Amino acid sequence: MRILLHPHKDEMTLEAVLYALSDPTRLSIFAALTEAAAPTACAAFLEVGGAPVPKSTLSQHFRILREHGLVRSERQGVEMLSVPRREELDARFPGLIDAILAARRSAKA
Amino acid sequence: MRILLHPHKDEMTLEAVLYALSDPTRLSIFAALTEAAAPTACAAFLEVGGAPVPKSTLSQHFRILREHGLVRSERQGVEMLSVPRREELDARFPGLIDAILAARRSAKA
DNA sequence: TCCAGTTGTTCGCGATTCCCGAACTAACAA
DNA sequence: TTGTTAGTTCGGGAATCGCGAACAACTGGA
Repeated sequence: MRILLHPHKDEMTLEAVLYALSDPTRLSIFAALTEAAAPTACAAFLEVGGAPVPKSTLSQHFRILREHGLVRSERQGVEMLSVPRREELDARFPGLIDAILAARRSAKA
Repeated sequence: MRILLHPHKDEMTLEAVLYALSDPTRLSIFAALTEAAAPTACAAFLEVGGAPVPKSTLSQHFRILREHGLVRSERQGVEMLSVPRREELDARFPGLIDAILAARRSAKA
């Protein structure tokens, strides 16, 4: 496995963030991560919204979330634990993540 | 030319909005439309950010913005005038558009 | 009515990206 | 070693994207 690429806070772009979250599966994953109390492994999302997600597809989704600055991932033993980069995202794009998550909650309700 | 398709306010989805604005050209166009005082023709964007945009590509971008609920377009003579659907978007996704536009402004500065 | 000019759409195709099964690597345990 | 679990990479068919070329819609003269 290659080293994990995480953009620096200043390298994040708005377009990349919007793109990363424009996929329903990735948006669900990111939302779940922000609500999780602890770093979460990929395997927790082998099923998203009742639909199964193939492992390879899931891996790609996490790579995109990671390389576009939405999550920070770290290998912990046999697992890959991910955490949303809330502070950095909020510092770079104030209010954006909150608005997206709020919009998602109201759309789901 | 076919009739123009505009989703009803309730048919807009968050993912579609994020997708539509995840392209730099479309985001620039949408931002410019929100700052424009009057409905604007496509031809105003044959150049975006200093780079030329082919007509056919531009037409596709407007179609995506339209069919995902971001703008309302209407033929006026030989032109196609477009307006951002701010009120409807704000009603459906409170604060979202503002956050995106604010993030873009701060990112540009 | 016909024609020229302008604006935007549709068609078609090469290039890129996406999805996902299969094979592989990494880490740990017995 | 062997086995198990967690993720990644590879490969190829499917879908999407970008854009030049041809087309359609409308206007204003001549």
